[in-house]
Amino acid sequence: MGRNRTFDEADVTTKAMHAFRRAGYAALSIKDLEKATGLSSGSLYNSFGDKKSVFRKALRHYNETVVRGRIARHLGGPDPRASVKNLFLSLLHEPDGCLLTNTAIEFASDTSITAGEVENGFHRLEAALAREVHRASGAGDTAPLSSASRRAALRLLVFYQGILVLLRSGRDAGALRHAIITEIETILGETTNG
Amino acid sequence: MGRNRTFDEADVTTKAMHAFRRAGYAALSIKDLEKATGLSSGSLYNSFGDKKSVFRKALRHYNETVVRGRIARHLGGPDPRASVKNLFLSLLHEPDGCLLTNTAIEFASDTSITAGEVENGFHRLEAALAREVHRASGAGDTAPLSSASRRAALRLLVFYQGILVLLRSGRDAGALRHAIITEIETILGETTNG
DNA sequence: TTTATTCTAAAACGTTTATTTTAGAATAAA
DNA sequence: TTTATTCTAAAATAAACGTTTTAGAATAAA
Repeated sequence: MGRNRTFDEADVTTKAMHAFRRAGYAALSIKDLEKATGLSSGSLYNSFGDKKSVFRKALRHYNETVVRGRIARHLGGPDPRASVKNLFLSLLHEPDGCLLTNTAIEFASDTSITAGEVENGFHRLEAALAREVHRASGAGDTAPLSSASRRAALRLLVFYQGILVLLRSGRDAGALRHAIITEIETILGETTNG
Repeated sequence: MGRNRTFDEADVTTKAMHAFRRAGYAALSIKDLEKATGLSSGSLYNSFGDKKSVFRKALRHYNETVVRGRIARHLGGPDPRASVKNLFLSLLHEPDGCLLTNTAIEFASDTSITAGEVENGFHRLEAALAREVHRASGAGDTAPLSSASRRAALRLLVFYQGILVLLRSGRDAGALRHAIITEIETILGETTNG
């Protein structure tokens, strides 16, 4: 039939994703994308469509791999408080920040590009956090999520996004580390004792 | 000597500031700036320099007027807890978010444009919050800021930035309102009782 | 071998960008 | 009135942008 694809689409998407995460959408040119992915613009346009489509695919990929993987790696351990703490502390070693955070700021509520994928990722994080808060409260696995757990999870998500903003602004990780530990012990302690 | 300036520079800077806050730096063209300020590009370049200079001036202006004004309007009241609460709740009525937050994300640690003005604004907010935490703890005006107050202020700043991210992503203000109240009562209550 | 597909590299396209320049009207002081 | 400054509107410029096209090499199946 003809020549086969020589590149792995998931690999190219991953590379584009990291490039967008570092630079943002507007500041990353097609030339930059060529360098980041190793593909020529011809191949990029042929297999992905236009720049917006590459970004959309990268954003969805971010949710399915990075967000999902981060939740799977850190949450669900025996000690829910330690799980949440590990999740937050792992942010300190991500110098490029979070694609969801950066996209939320860059595109505000313009859904023509993000297609609800930012809210998607935020909700995924929030739901995972709510489960941990629920576990930390000593409730059984079958018990429905209390509204208190949901409210605590929202506070955690807000704090999570704030950490990413301050990190991006160059704030020292050491001070943030302390803030994270205190905040999580506060929020998860409340639910446990109250 | 010649014709006088017919526009007010502070007024033009304010208009540019709001435009940048809405769209960001890259997404706001000179044509957009002409429309937003009412000035022709000729006058803009003649009196401000290039686009970066307009942005730098707008960013500094944001710190000197919006951040400063917000602190002055809400903080320093008789009840420090109510003051901080009012400051945070006022964010819910700012649909364009915060220029500091947006700039921190768009330019990361690239100081060639921001010139430390983002950190400046963050520190201004943080210091003002620390003073309120200090007051809420019942300490006298002459007592030095405790490190506990400073740590609480950082947690508040993180939460503040997170609120702005979620608002920008289209999150419902009602749920955030509840999160704000709970968070502030938690952080400022701790200091009071502990 | 032929045919079809995928790649790269480069050229070409039209648009948009930031910026400078020009020409001319308005206005202020000498 | 002359001179100098500030404005607007428009033209001009050069670079960068996203996107398409071209030409040719590589490769796979018919």
